[in-house]
Amino acid sequence: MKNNSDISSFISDFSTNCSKVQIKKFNKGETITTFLVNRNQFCVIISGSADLVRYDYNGNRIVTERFSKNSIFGEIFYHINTNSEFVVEAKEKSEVLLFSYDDINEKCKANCPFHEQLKSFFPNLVISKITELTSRIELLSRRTTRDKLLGYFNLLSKQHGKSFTLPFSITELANYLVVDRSSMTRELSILKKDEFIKQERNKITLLY
Amino acid sequence: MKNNSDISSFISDFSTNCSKVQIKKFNKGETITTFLVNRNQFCVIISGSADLVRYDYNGNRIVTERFSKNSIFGEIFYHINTNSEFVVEAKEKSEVLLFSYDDINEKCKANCPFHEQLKSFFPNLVISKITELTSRIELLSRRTTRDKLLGYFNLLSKQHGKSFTLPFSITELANYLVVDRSSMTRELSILKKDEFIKQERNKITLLY
DNA sequence: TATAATCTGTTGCATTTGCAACATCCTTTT
DNA sequence: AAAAGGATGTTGCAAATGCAACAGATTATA
Repeated sequence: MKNNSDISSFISDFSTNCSKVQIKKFNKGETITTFLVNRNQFCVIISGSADLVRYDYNGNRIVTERFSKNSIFGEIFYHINTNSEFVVEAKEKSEVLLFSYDDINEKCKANCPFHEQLKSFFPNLVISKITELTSRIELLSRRTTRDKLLGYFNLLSKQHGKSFTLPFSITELANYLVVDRSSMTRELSILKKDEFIKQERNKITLLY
Repeated sequence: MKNNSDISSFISDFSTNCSKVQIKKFNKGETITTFLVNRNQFCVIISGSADLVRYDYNGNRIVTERFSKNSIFGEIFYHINTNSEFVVEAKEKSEVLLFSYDDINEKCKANCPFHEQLKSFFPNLVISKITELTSRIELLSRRTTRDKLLGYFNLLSKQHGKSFTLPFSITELANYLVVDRSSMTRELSILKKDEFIKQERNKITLLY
């Protein structure tokens, strides 16, 4: 039985002579792509990780989203907006599958093995993307910084137990939860004082 | 050439003797489904519309999301959380396709016409869902109520021009943007006073 | 190793938002 | 047509958050 949730398992299988697809390697810090025009671009991380970065009017770098193995991203998922600029940057040495999405069922030629394989992986990739986005909306829908933090910690503790390391730095976490960094740190201090959590940098232990 | 973005166009085509699928009709106000346990439920609206509703601790009814023709929803997209209760309610007479999702490629029997058809619609349905969720996150990421409102109005004006009717009531819009209703009305009043918009109930005209 | 740059935590203060209460308007029901 | 229930708009006030500035810790770079 084939595992259809890890795309890296089949990358070596198919010949890369599909005309619509590229597999590229990136070093840390390199730009994987930008969201500027509509090329129906669709990307999947095969190995490594990347950040979706925006630069605000002051030139501050803001990490909006983080992608890791099997994450999908691309212009195709965005309503491109001229007054916002998105850049996807490799966070480490990474391998990325890039292709132009028209219809997953539309093949470049009669028997392209890439398209066959992608068709089998596509459903799981998109469904976990939707689940992820839904969770994020659920978090952003909370009124207070405290509720956002505890909600996010709960999600992580389901995966990793009471003690875990955040996938973000404190600064990045504030961006992810869309709250002011210093206010968030203030709230973390209160949670520590009230013995709800232990925290040091991005290491968290839940005490409840 | 087949249009793969409107699922209602093929509903009459296939025989409904697929063991995994149901097509149900609902009257206004009826409960289509709840998100309580994990049955991998996946739903598509064929006609009509529905609200994703939550009831807070005071029993207040809060519309969190709105689904219309070709919208997908279901437990499968949620990390079910015991302290939150979701109900999907028909907003009008509606037809809904419900099935248990295992793998879109897994057929109930050798040549089930439903699975063949669904496979062809699935990609467009999920991609527009992702785009929608991404836009919502983009809105919720804005710091001020004013920016959320203007951001949302911009999205709508791309589709409908400078004058449009919101798909929500004012109360529902506040829930959608996750702001306090009275604060939002206050902000709308300021936008009107400053002649950025005209507004009466859920009819908006942008003046810029 | 020294220096620079970035990240983290703290605090005071201004602004925004949420909450509550109320009046008015609109819609639905009887 | 009257009454009831719900939605909308307004406002005062309290609470939460953003902003700014700074000090100390950590990491990256020369």
